[in-house]
Amino acid sequence: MITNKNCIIRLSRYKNALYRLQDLGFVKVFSDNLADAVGGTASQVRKDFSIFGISGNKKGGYQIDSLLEKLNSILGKDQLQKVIVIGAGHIGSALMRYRGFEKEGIKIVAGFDIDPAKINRSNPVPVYPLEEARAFIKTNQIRIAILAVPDIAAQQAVDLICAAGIKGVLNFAPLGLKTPEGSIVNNVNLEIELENLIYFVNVAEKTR
Amino acid sequence: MITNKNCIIRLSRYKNALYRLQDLGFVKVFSDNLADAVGGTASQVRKDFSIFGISGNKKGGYQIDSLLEKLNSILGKDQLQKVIVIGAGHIGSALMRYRGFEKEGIKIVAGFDIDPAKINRSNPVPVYPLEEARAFIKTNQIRIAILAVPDIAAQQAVDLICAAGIKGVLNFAPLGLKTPEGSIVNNVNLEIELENLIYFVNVAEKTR
DNA sequence: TTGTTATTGTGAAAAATAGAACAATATGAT
DNA sequence: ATCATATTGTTCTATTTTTCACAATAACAA
Repeated sequence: MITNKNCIIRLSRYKNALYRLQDLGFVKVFSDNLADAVGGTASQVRKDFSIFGISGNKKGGYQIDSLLEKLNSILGKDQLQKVIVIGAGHIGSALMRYRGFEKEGIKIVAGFDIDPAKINRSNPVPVYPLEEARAFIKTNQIRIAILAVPDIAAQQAVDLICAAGIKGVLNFAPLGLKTPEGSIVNNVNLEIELENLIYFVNVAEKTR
Repeated sequence: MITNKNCIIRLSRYKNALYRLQDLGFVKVFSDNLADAVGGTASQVRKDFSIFGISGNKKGGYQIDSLLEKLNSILGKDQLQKVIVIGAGHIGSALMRYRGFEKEGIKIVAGFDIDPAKINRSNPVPVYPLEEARAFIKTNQIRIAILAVPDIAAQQAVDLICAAGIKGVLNFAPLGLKTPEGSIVNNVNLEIELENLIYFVNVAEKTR
C-alpha cells in the first residue's frame, strides 16, 4: 500500500501536465517530457508509474489519453467529489466562489458558519448555520471538508464534522488537529509556507 | 546546510505550538510535549533542535521564551517581511484582506493586477497595475511574492518579478514554474491538496 | 531480414529521513 | 550528601525515498 504523499502529489502534477500537453495537440509523451514538466527525473516518473502498474511502450512512450484515464482512476476523479466548507470568512468564501475546482470534478456543495450574518441559503454555494452541518453531512454522505475557521474554533469544528462522517479534512487553521482514527487531515498553512520560503531565501542569500 | 523542507516546516509548527503553550501560562516545555502538539516523536523534536544547535536542560526541558527566540531567529522572524501579491482575483484579494499574516511579522504591502478594473491605489493594501511591479520591487527591495494569477499568465508573471529581484515565490497557479537560478518556488495548489486527501480517504475506505 | 537506436521497466545502490536506544547529567527527594 | 529519576543529546539502526544502471524490447532503417 502506498503511503507516500509526495508520490501521489506527483501523480496529480503529471495529470495536470498531461492535460496541458493534450491541449497543445500531443498524443504521446515520454518519461523525460513529464519529468521536465513537473520538475523531476525521468526515472522517478517511470518508477511512480510502475508502482501503480502503469506501463507504456518501449521506444513509444505513453499514450496520453490512456495514461490520463489511469491517473484519473487512481486519483478518484472518475466521480464527482462533493466537498463542504466550514467557516465563511475571507478564505472560506473565496474558496466557495473559486471556480477552479469545477474542472477538477470537485464541487463545493455548501458552506457552514456559526455567525448568523454569514448565513445565505440562496447563494450559488449556500451557507448554512453550523448546527445544520451534521445533518447535511449525513444526508449527502459528504466525506471531505475544508476547514477555514479561526484557530480557536478549529478543534471543536473538526470534532463535530468527523463525528458526522467526514473522513478527510483540508485544514486552513494554523494548528495541528486531533482526529479520530480513520480520518485524515491535510494542512494548508499559508503563514508556514511563507515562513518556509523566507527561510530558504535567507539561506540562499547568506550562502551566496 | 539544511535542505530538508519538512524539518523547517516542523520548526514553524513548534514555534506556533510554543506560542499557544505560552498563552496558557507555560514557561518550560519538554520534547514530548512538543511532539504531541505537532504530531511527531520526541526524538525528532530533539534531533531537529540539535541540527540547529538548540539545547535545553537535562531533566529541565526547554525554556519556552528562549526557545522561541532561537526559532524566530532561524525562521527570519526578527524582521518584518514585506510581501507583494500578483493577481487581485478571488484568491489574491482574499490574501490581501487576510489579517493572519500580521501577527507573523509578514506584511502584504501591495497587490498588482493586469486588469484596470482591479486597480485601487487607496485600498489598505493598494492594488497597482502590473507594469508598476518591477519598479516597486526594486524600490522597496521586495524579495517574496505571492502569485495568484490564472495559470496561463503565471510563467510570464514569474519571469517579470524574478527579473525585478524576487527571490521566493509562493505559487497558487496550478502548474510548475521555471525560475532562474537563485529563485525558489513553493507551490500551494488547493486542487492537488484536495485530490491528495481524496486519494487517501479512498484508500482508507477500500482497505477497511 | 537484420541491425541500430530509443525508451521502458525494474532491481540494486545510494541518499535522505526518521526512530530507537542509551549514556550523560541536572534536578529534586530523602 | 547521596540516591533515584526524568530528560536531554547523540549515536547507531531502520526505513523510506530517490537515483542509477542496464537488460529487455519495440520501432524504424537499410
